[in-house]
Amino acid sequence: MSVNAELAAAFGEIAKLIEILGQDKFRAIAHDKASRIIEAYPTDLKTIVAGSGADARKRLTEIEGVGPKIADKIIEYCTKGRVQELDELRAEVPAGLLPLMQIPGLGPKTLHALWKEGGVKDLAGLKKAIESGRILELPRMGEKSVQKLKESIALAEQGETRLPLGMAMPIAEAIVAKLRSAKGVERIAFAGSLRRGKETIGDIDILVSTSDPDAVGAVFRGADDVVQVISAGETRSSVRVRIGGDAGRWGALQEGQAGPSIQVDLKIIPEASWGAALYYFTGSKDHNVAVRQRSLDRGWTLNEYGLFEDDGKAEPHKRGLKPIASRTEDDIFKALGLPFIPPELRENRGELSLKSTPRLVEVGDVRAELHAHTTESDGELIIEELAREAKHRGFHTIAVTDHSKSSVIAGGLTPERLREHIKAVRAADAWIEGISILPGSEVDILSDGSLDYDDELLAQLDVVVASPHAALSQDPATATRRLLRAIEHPMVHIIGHPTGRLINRRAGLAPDMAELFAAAKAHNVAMEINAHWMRLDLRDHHVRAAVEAGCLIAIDCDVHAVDDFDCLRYGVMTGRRGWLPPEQCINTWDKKKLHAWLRSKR
DNA sequence: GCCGTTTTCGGCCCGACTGTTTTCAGTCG
Repeated sequence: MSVNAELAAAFGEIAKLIEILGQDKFRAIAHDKASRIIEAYPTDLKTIVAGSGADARKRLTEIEGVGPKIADKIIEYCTKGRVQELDELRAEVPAGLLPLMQIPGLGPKTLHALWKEGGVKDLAGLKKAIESGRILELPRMGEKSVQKLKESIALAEQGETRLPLGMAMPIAEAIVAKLRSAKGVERIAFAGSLRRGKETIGDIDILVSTSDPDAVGAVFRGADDVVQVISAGETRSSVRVRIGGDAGRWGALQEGQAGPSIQVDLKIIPEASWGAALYYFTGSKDHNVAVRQRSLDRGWTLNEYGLFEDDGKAEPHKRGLKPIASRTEDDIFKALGLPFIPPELRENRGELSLKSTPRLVEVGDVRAELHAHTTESDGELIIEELAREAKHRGFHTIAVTDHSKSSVIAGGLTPERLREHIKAVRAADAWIEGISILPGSEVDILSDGSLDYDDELLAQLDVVVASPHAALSQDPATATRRLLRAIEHPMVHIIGHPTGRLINRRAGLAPDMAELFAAAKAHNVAMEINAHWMRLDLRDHHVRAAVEAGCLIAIDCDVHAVDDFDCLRYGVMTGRRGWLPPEQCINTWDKKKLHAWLRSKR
């Protein structure tokens, strides 16, 4: 884990412990906010602390959400490897209490009461209190609450994690398609983190405007794959929907992973408030808080029904007030003096300072796939099928990059087999028209940073994607040296899935990204966003740092089967979340420019 | 604990739903 991730975890835990203890909730919010900002902060905080000496505190407080106290704790962690305050809080709160925060419906207030008044210290204690009925003696705890709590515990015990984007998206699209045909439905869309393209999704938000709320609610709650109705109100319903366990070539989901169901929320929206609701429910939370503050500064208040004059009283929409803007997101942005901000940017990471809508990479910009496998290693398609599919998708170039010899399990090619394969690819390129088929390889970056083929063989390949596949638990310093060596290799075009992480499965390497991006720029190497939804590697905040460092980005689907081409949109969303403009993404270049760039390495 | 073109103190987004209550606290997003 990187220092930033460790610090983010520490501040997140401090926030939770403060909440459980019932101390100042704004202090908890401040730590929670700092946690989220540090998690996504592009520069290694340890570098800042080590590099700025006595100025460290000043440098750190320049980070939004980091004040003097948090800065001191960052310095303490970077120099001493611990945060004393966290140790003290841990000593106060029983260790088994913290995980109970994950149980839906169990918040800090209830947990505090369970602990202090009910003597509950962990999950076993909680179950005992429920069985004995003692729990009913606590304030605001009745039969129904206990029943819900029992169901929530059962869910939590299945090991709930956030669902990968590529699993949530098809579920959301299926629900949208189903509800679209319900009686009275006028508009329907999904919002939330799914619309923002986050790599994992906590729950799916569906928005509907309709002349018949009861009908759409009934269809929604009555669907075959609904396993639980959590709530059913006039304007909101929540259910849990069963999910499939197919995780592509990484096999079925393991027991206790990703859980068997995901929460889906349906919101019924008045047609006149469509834009305000879509904006509100798209989030993120941090973006919404910031934009609301901006509204208040201008004497307005923003809620899911629209932008209103702020008369100091709550719920303006219920008092017949006419909104300043509400019909479209555009109307609201205009009223607030903002350009349209693409959903992927709405994370309160500088997007509110934009003067115009940035041109970010789009799926339609991508004209080349530079990372694809055939049956020669672990792919399902032969060269011709791969080429025809790429052509069908409107690409001008497809690179055939089968695995190298060390990836034994993936059927990696020996030098002899690779030489034959190159001939086969060149032959296919000669007779298949309308697309360039380039011989390449996804070459293993071995644990010491050397490549899996010698230079003489690499020189015969038009495209070299160098990727780490093994030794993915190296320490950050070793991983940095390893990847730097590959970047510096004169034959390498692209660093494939640079960290090797698998979402919800494997953390992967934690190299110093800033160092890698600087080297990639200097050596004219593109860093890959591997678009497969189990990878999305580089991840969004890496891309942001890479874009700012001025280094080239490749978005590749790492194609093993026809359907993998469909992952492109997830890679593009990740690129957009990293503020990636099309010209910095080599897959958007026209054939002449791309091929000239590839040849410049030969 | 953070933050500041009306503030260095006094704020900190806003509403729906539920279950427990006789008016609202807790949780969630």
